[in-house]
Amino acid sequence: MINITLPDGSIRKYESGTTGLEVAKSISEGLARNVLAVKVDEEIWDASRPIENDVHLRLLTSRDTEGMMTFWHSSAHLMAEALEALYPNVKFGIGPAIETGFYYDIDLGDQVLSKNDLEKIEKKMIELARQKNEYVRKPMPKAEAIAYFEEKGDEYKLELLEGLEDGSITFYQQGGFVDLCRGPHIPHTGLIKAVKLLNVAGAYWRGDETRAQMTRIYGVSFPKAKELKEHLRLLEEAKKRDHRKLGKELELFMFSERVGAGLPIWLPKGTALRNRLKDFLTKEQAKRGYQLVSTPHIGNKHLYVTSGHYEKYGEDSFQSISTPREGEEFMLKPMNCPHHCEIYAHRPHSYKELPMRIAEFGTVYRYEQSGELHGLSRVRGFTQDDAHIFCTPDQLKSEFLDVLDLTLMVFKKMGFSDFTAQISLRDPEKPEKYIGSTENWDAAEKAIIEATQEVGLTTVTELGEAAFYGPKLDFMVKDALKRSWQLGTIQVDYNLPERFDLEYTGSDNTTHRPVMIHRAPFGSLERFISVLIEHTAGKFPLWLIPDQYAIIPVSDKYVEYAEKVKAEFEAQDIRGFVDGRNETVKRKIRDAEVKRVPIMLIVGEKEVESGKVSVRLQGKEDGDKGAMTTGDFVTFFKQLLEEE
RNA sequence: GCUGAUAUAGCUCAAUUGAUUAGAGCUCUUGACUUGUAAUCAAGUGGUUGUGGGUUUGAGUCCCUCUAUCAGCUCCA
Repeated sequence: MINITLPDGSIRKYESGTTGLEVAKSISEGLARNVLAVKVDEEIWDASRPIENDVHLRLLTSRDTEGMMTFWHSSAHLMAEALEALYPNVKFGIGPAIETGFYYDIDLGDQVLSKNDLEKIEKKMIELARQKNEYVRKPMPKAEAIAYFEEKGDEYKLELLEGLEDGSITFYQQGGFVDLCRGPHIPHTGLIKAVKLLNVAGAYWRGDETRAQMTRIYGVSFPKAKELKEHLRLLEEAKKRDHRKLGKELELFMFSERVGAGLPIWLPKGTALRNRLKDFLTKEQAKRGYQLVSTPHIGNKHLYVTSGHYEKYGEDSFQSISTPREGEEFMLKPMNCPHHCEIYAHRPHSYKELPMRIAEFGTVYRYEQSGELHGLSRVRGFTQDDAHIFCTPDQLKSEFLDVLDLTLMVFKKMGFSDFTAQISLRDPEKPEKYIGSTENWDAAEKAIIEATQEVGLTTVTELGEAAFYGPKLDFMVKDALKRSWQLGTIQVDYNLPERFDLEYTGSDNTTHRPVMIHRAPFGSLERFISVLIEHTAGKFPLWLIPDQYAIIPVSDKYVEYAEKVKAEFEAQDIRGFVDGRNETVKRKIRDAEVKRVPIMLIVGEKEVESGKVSVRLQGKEDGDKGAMTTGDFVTFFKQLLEEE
């Protein structure tokens, strides 16, 4: 007999070789029907796999992330089975579960799949699912595994096998379909009740640009049709928050084919928003001892030869601008740091002046690949909220802490609580990839790790993700469709001070090399605003929003009063507009609601007589706040601002 | 950059298998209405169907080029 400990702490005795499914059955039939997989100690197993020892056991259902991951992985196998039935010559790459759903990379030769084909595959999947075929696990000797896929002619699976050790290889079979797979899987295909194949895209084999491009089919599935419907509804909702759509609707920014791809054009309302973000950060930085500088949009090519960027990115950048003078070339600046290094270098520095923090909202231009351009999130011209801190190695940690504090403050103010902080360190295997001394790297990595620990920040650490010039800390935030984007970044740099021969005189009266920190809490205004739009669905916080209120006169007789009220508010730094159109009140309210104007002020006969405004808040059930005097409104408004 | 898809009025979308004058709603303009908390009514303006070529008696519709956009991959100083 073995002891199985359940999550509630209870211990039950079973025969050795009992499966998770049998354990579930012993608790309740209903539960057994919903079990997708089991967590045995820290590993996820098939629910049908015999348990031989004393373990902690958790039954995973569709309520558990791990349960759904298993479900989706099994769905990928089901899709593969359907594909093999419909396209006998198909070859398979990999087919994993992803955060929401699954995909399979396949090679169909010259065949191209259309939307209709996807529906056909879905139908086949459901048909196969109804057969309730069990997913059967089979350990497989490597030689046999190779023989199987050689016979089948699937070179992708053969390549995957190369990387696997004999003895660790397992196959899974459901119905007539067999696949190389580590598992685990759900008990049987019948649990997959609802399937939607979402799209088809190209994907390089093993993520390598130089290798074959396969067809990737993305899909999602659920144990209940209702769940699929709900998922698709949420997806639709998310699309409504897409910043590209809202940016157009709210008249924040635009693109023009004639101006050029990836070059955003900011409209008046968007510019107002941008400037408010800039003001906010500028004030915050001033408190922290940053000095603003301003540098040109272009720089001599030699500047980038010196910085090393020309060698690394020259070919893939906007090409240099020539002048009437032979041999003279300028480049659009792809970053601000070389200019800032020149600012540092313009005169000698004493250690007493450090740290020196210089900041600039610097607009930079990078020739991003055409397929990469994406609304405001990935553009070819954008403004970084850039700053460079030049400090002594001893000051690195405290500077890092201050920048970290600033970045977290910004995120908090914007209400971004759901972000990932990633520490990128050296690849210890490849020290030759990095420049700078081992001592410096050790110190910098230690400074980053300690700083994040001191502020209690949860981080993920990636080895080998550091830039060649130093370790960094990046902040990632997800957009409406759960795509991850990097916003803020803090990077330590030993390279540029070296290349620009930056120095300071220490207390020992000898010259030393300063350390440089690049940092941008927003990252870029463009990307930051794109994420802000998607997180708020266009309902920006009051302090940021272009129009804080709309005054809605009941008829054109009250426009004059409305204008007077507006002037009064303007004097109090409350901004908005009068909707003086010859339209009904209902109509003007609807338009303001749709445009997400947070406060509507209705004025008519009653208000004119009493010197009041009737207040309605946007998008709220209890939005009607009744009439208040303009003076009371100012107080009310300032209170709302405070509460943010 | 790669794979696949898409491009019709300012916006969102129609337009049998290639066939008369490319339609609708919203926006905009004009007129009527003088409005009290999510769309008042009527009329009107608005298109070289993304670009350049081709096939055809005839192209929004079929083929090619380029540009832009969308999904994903790759990349991201």
